[in-house]
Amino acid sequence: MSQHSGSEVAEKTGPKTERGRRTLRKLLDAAGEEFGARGYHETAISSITQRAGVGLGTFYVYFKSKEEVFRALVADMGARTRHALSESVKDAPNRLEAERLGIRAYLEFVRTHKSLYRVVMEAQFVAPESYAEYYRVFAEAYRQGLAQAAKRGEISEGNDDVRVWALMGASTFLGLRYGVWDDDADVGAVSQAASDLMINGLAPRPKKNGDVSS
Amino acid sequence: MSQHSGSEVAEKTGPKTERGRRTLRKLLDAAGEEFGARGYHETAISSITQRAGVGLGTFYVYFKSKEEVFRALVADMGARTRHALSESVKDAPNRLEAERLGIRAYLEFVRTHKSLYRVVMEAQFVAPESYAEYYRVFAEAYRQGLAQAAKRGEISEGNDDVRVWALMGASTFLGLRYGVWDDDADVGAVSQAASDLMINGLAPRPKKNGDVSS
DNA sequence: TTGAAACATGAGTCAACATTCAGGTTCCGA
DNA sequence: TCGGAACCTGAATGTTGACTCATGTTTCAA
Repeated sequence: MSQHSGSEVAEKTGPKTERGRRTLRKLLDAAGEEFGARGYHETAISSITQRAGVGLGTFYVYFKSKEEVFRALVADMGARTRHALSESVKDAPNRLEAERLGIRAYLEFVRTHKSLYRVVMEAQFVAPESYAEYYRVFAEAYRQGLAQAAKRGEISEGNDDVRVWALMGASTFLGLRYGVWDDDADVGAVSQAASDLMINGLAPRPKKNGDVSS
Repeated sequence: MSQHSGSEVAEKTGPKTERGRRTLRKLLDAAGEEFGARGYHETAISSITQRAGVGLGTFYVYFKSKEEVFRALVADMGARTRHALSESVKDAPNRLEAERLGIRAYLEFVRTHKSLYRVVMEAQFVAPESYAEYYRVFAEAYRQGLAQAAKRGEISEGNDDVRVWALMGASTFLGLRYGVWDDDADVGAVSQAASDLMINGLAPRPKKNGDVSS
């Protein structure tokens, strides 16, 4: 856990000393790995503290409950994902290219953060508000990106809300299929094929001279 | 639960008498609703038997464990979804139209089966093999559909595996967003917008006379 | 009519944690 | 060098709930 959002941690303010910050980070990291590997309900607090190398009681110095760490983890994952994506897209020449880059970066990100990715998905059942928030924030930014691109004529007009959710769903499933389940597949090829679908759709390509039947 | 797949039920064969079949069905229905409303871990066997109107011990006459009902439910949901979709698509004139109809039918199906839909999603964590199987079967049929359509020239060529997962992801998320979370939205409009994206992509539409920049 | 297979029951068992707490230890400014 | 703030600890507590089992009740073929 490189960045902790503070707001989700213990009572009010975070740890006061360096030692405290180190312990918090150890707990957060350990929790991420345990939850990611075994799932929320299969994970015991004691296994988290053991992995972190601290006493059981220490956990409750930093978190009010098991659910609280979980929520903190989801929030952290959201921040990290958004950061990785905006970095990868920041110098795309246009929106279509941005989609391509975004997909690819997303798949790579999932592969290198499998544990936290799983945490986010499980949040749907463990902490539904965290899950909804994760996608709400995401969708909001995405929608604005599409709207602006449409204004610039880089993409067609359309129902951006629907588009955003469809695109997020596509990426999420591809992340699950090619990032989590099968990480041998060629990310480049997958993201190429995926962005091609998102950009051009399934419809047959018209011939060079615009000659389509009818 | 209208069709139970048998294979997931208790030891070997299902109930022998009419009374037994009725009880099994009551348990399955109750389990679906409880799991759907409260989630797997929050649901107690006793709440299932209570809702079904049978004694606690009766549950174990029909299922070896809590997980077993859950798996049976996922399998049942898979069969029902496939059935609903193939029905809705069976007389589509072409593949693109089939996509449109499929999306719409899927959204409607989700709305009328929210509980079981939630069960399927939670299966990812409770019974991962069931979840994988659910989508594996789905993907297989879908992929063949696309491949044949491509051969017929109704859609463009492409990486069908990637396409299938992207399309399933899109539908799933739209189902969550407009089927489970917000069931006031106009299904027609949503499925129209979604299928437009899947068919034509985001790319700007070329002008009538094929005049595109460059 | 009857007996055995099928079905039903719910009190009791038991293991698994989440969380608490009372009592340390370490750090640091004054 | 002292006092208190910050931090650490793990045994004990209490709850929860899946699953068992010994004992009925119902069904139905012979």
